[in-house]
Amino acid sequence: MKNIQSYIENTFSFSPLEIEKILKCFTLKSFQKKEYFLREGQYCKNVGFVEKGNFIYYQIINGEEKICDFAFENDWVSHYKSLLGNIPSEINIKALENSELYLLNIDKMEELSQTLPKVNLIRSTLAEQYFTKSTQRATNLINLDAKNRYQALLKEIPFIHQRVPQYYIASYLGIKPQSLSRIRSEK
Amino acid sequence: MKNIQSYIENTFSFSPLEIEKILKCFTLKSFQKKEYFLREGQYCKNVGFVEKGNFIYYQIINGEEKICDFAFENDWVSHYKSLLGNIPSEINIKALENSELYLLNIDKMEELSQTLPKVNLIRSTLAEQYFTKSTQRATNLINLDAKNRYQALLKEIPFIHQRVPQYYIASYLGIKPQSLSRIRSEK
DNA sequence: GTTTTTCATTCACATAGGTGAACAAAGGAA
DNA sequence: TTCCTTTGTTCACCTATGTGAATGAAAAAC
Repeated sequence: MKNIQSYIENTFSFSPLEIEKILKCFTLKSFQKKEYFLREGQYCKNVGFVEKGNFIYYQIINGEEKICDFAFENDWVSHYKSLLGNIPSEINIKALENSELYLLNIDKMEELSQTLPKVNLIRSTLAEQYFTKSTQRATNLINLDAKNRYQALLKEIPFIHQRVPQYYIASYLGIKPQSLSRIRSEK
Repeated sequence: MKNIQSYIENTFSFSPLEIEKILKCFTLKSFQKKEYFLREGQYCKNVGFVEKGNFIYYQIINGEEKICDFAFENDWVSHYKSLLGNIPSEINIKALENSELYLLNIDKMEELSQTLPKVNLIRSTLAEQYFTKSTQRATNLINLDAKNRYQALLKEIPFIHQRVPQYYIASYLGIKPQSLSRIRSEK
């Protein structure tokens, strides 16, 4: 069974018929390694469900790629602010591996929630997930030192070293690659 | 005219009739200085519009009050995660001054958006505002040093020193009161 | 395969911010 | 007013993380 189907079945309580109806609105799209889901300046018109692979979110600040999020299988991919506000994206979202997304167009989502109001659940879950992630990140940055942020990340995403280069991990943690190296050698 | 009325008129394009209908769903509540809008462990059932006064959001971490947000006139007050997810709040929201909120119950909001779908605009604006604030905070914590975070905050809320004790400002910036003092004397 | 580029490690040194103490200033309560 | 509590400042010293360079390892390109 597809990840997206079991995700929707397990996360919400939709009937088989509803699930079919929902799934019909998604389209499957493959992304090559390094291909973009969204680039700075573009309008984000879709939410994507990661069926396979992974993506990073980043901004270019002072010429450096600053990683602000990761998405793996069963995560949603989208730029909330651009999607909701209908404004150009400030961030880039790029596949790190060959990946597959189930895409749902924002207009189609609106349409779908007209005929199936329960779909708003998906929408608010998405919002909540994004919001929770970003506040948690700010909280960690304030309250934990780099070593503890690293350990918290490992706990949350144990396989991250297998799938993301270390300098991206360092960037996400808000430290330099050398510092992450030092932290790892201290353990 | 009430702040809430001009806010809604200026931010969205509702007809006078719609505005009247919307405003009827809000109730005005006064808060004494130090009175709570929401305490850790409670379920957040309202969004509040700050008509007058101000509020801080904080968590207790290692026995310390860690400020994670401020709300002044024309800001919304709510704990998004608790409100949407129907889970106990992890944070406290407290009036710093004698304040007034226009409260809208979440169930009433649902009801209202049935009869007046445009109300969803308010809702998504709220979500977007919260989301934007928290990602911006994380971005600042990663990319700016304490001095620049302080200057960014002053630019965003120029009157903050008149209305919030300095040690709360330091906490929000993720530094100690002594450090903020040092930064201020360097300028 | 070989070469080139990218990524990770280590080191010596620099710097921002934390720590704890002492003190001053401001504000509330009486 | 006076006293007491809260808030802000300054200082000397400490620690975590940044910086830049050198080196090695791994991956990609040829």
